[in-house]
Amino acid sequence: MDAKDRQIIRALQANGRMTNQDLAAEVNLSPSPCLRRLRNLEDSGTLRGYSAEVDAKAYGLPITVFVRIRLERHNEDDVRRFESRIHAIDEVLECHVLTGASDYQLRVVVPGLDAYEDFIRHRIHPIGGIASIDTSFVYSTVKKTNVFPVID
Amino acid sequence: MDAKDRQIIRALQANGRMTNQDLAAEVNLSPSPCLRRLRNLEDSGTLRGYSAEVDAKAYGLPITVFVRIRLERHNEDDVRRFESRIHAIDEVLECHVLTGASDYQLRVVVPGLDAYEDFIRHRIHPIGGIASIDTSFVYSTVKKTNVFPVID
DNA sequence: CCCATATTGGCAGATAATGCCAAAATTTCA
DNA sequence: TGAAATTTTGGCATTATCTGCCAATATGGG
Repeated sequence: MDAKDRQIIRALQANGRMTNQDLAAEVNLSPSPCLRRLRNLEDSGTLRGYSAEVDAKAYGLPITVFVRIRLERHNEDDVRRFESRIHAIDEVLECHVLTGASDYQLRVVVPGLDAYEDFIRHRIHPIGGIASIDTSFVYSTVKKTNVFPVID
Repeated sequence: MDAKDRQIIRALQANGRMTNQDLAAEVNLSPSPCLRRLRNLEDSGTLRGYSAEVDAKAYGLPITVFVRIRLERHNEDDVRRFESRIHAIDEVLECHVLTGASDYQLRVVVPGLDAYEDFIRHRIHPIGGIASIDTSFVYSTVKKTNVFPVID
């Protein structure tokens, strides 16, 4: 992982579908070594994959919610149970374990407020062992980038 | 936006760099109409772009933080000032306006705890007009997907 | 049931990816 | 410092993919 690899990474974070030729031009390499570096980053797991960025509203999911959840008990069984149940819920796009007052933060997308109520009542509460749920709806997004800052 | 378009979107959320031929095969179309639908989704802004998913730790940014910030005043000038300053900070990958106790939630990546202290002291505090800052470090990530749930 | 419109599939020329080999650059060790 | 060993690079030829055009098929309205 040198500066050139990080340059390749940032270029692909900005445009994940750019051709290898364009990528090579952007990082001042010829296509062959550029492609070899790219494959190395993929094979090593540094580059986990590629994804389309989609307008959730246009797709039909206008509501994004950050949900913070604290569990009543933190024994291994309850934690594993909660996490495996979370995994199975399609509306949950992200779930992180956090420091601070809450245990988990989820990012959830739903078609409407009624669907969010359904989600909490029929997907989250039935898991059991939940001490508290704190809901924050996203009004708007001020900034969203996938490109990491330059380091070194 | 029909079921086929949503199928295309989900396929590209799962693998943003798949070839048009593979995409066409996955959604049961031949390459030409598939490409035409794809371009329409891009041109309409539904497909905003494509991005590489990167292991932040392998890149050199092992610390991810969610920061919740409340402003002292909410007049137009202070809000615009805050948001434009946030835009210019490379470590801030996301900034959302939220309902609930806080005004903003940021996702920030840094190389270490010292860099986070620097970020708060030299990037956030100097903006001024900040009532409170609540920091939650990400211990681990239980789930992370880009693929939207199937709807309709 | 038929017509107008939208969508699809196949084909051909242009563009891009990929594996191989020699040349250049970098590192290692005396 | 200098020379060998290793790594990385660039160019080329083959293979695969993209993309624009046209006829054929499917869809929806009267």
